[in-house]
Amino acid sequence: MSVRTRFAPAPSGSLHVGNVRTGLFSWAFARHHGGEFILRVEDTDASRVTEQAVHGVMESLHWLGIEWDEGPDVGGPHAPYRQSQRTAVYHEQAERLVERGDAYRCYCTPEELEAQRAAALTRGVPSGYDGRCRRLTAAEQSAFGREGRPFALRFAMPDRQIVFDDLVKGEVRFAAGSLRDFVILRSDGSPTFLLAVAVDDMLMEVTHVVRGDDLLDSGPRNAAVIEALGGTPPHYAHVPQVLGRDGKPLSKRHGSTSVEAFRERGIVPEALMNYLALLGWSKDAETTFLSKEDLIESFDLSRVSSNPAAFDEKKLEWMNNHYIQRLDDDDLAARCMHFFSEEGLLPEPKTLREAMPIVKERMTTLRESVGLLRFLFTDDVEPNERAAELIAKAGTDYLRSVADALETVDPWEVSGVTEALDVAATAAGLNRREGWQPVRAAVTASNVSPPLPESLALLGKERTMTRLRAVAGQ
RNA sequence: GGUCCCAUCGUCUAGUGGCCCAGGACACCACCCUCUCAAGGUGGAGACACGGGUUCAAAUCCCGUUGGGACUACCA
Repeated sequence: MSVRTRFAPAPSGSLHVGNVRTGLFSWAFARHHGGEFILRVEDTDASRVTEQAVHGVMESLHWLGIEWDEGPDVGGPHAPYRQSQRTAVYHEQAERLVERGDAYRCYCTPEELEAQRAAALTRGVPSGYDGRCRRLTAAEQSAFGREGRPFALRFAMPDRQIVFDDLVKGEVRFAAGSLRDFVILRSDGSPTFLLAVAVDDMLMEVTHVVRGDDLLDSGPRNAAVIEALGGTPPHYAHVPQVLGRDGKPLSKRHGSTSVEAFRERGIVPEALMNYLALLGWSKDAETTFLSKEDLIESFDLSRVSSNPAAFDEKKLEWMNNHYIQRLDDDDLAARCMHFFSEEGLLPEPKTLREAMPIVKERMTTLRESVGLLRFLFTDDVEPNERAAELIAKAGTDYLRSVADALETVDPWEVSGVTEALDVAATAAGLNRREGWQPVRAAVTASNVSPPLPESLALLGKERTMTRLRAVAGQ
């Protein structure tokens, strides 16, 4: 039987990197085994889900390079793939559970439940539903029924020790009674996550469930429901959570951690995928760089770490720079274009592409290309503070001499520009650092820029001369 | 409180009883290269949470402690 895995995000907000990391593992595992990967939208709590959020999740996945074989947009043999559209299926299966005696009506009101919880807590006994409605006599049942008292449907957990075998955690044992009877159908008739997930995984023939270990306790519950329904539970792999810098599980309060936010910062998808793959998994002791194909080829659930991993932005940025350096100039320029237009700049594509070689090792994100190359695409250049100091210190006489030297350069190429720059500096008794920095400041308006001769060559003779003469007071 | 999970450099990790007075990567420090900033090169500092066992031998196995985390909902 071929491997079938799924990724089932609850699109209540944006897809954050902790979630996609789990999705990535699930996807990589399926691809490694030549199996299918399913995208399923977990929206039993429909109130929190918007169309836009669902769309956003798919966008993020596409951008990262994770593609699915079955899902809400592409359909598939087990459609629909949105839980909110599958309520009839859940009711049908819930009914079967009742018939088999594996689910029962619970007439406890929220107030009663709350009181039971409070009482259990003060007495120091285990909290959680005590299963009292499971023991209701037929007479009591019909009495409640006649009252018209609302009821929820609870699943009756088998009353025995449960041994749960997890692909990442190993064997996990739960003593009899420690896993309480849980609600599968609310009193308003809506299904809960615990029912929906089990039913879907069974019906969609999922063979391996890869998800966060915050759901480890749901594993045996999901499996019990599937078994009660006569199905064979999938294998489960509960992977550890991704933590923030502070060691707490990653969440909104850690700032912009959504896939979309990284994209907007100029992180390239290759880098994010590579970084995420190594968060909680490793190929071996040495491997740091993995392409999508490498990942598929070598991914293995057995090498997923069992302890939680903290997200390290610095390492992501370092890796991003690594990938940027290796992108070809056309590709890189095309990717940077978006960030320029966002700042109201409209670079000439050819010039932008020609500038890539001198900035690629200098940017850790695509967005940084804008700051590095702004001087090329606008003549509205006001020297920053450090640049102004450099210009003032050098004096107009020196800058004028540089302008004069550059005036004779023909053709306007890197070698000729370098030579002229050196001639002017030497004549003034300055070394390169002393002689070039003021020129950099005058032309790029900054004390930091890509290599100077290359920058001037790209800018062109006319614009270079104009800026120098302006600053030199001519 | 109860149940469950987790514990190697600051961070991600290698390590499945001897190859480890613990290897790699990011970050950090120093030096080299150098027109600024980067990139690159070389070198350095830096960890087996603690306490008991088991064993000829333990980062690796067992128990306990401590510390994190999840669950304990008619949330997912």
